[in-house]
Amino acid sequence: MPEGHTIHRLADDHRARFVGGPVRVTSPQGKFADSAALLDGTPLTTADAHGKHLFLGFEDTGWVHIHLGLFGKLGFGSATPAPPPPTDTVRLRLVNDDHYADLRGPTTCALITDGEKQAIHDRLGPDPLRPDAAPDKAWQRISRSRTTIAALLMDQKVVAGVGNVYRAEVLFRHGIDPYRAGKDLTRREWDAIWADLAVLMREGVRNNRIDTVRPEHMPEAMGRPPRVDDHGGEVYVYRRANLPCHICGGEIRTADLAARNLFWCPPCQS
DNA sequence: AATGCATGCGCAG
DNA sequence: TGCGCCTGCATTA
Repeated sequence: MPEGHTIHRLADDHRARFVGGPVRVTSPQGKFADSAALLDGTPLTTADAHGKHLFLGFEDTGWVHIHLGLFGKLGFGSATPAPPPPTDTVRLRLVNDDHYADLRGPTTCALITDGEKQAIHDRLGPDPLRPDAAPDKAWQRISRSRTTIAALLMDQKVVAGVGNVYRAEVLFRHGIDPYRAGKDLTRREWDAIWADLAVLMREGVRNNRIDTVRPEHMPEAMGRPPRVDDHGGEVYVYRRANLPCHICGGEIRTADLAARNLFWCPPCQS
């Protein structure tokens, strides 16, 4: 499930498996069939990620722009001796001599031009995982906005790649009330949040999961039983509604914010 | 079998 | 602010 770290990891994974040689391209589900036929047999030259957008570069043909949305998934497997027959929900399948990749349920899977790709970069904010990122651009918007920092962090025009988990976790780690207005953040607080996102998300790419709990706060270190839940990482507040805070023991709260579930610890975050 | 829910986002009103 | 879209999984009946 996709926040920016997942997408950057997928770019890496595509590069490692497919770049440099011709790729068989099909759309078993049919919705991408025309473009798949056009791309079939073309070499993949590169893969790029910005926020939650993935771009697969096909030599002299264009880019496949993928956005997973909430439900989309990309899975890899071995193509030796042969890839398994695709199920009928596979929007896009890539195959070479060694690997296959199946895309299911994306919000977007479209063949686009260089210009269209650039337009997407232009409307996205800085991405903590991209070396060319300019955190100042985010600060310009945040420091002038009456919108809550919780909403601003989820706005891809402000910061690209942060989703509901990193949003909740980074605000907890910095002791910031999610309802505080962007303009009431200090420069120092923003700089610390940005630096922390870069570290946390890079770790997320490496491990392919989101972990945000410092070693000294891990359940084992605090004399508590290890976490039992299903989203794959060790976290302070995300999906921990009504459970005790790892640090103060108070109850983690949840609320609706812009149609998403917000989680925070009121005593720790002000 | 049916329902609900999810790490997202664009659109109408 | 609410709705629709894309899928798979866990939970409920």
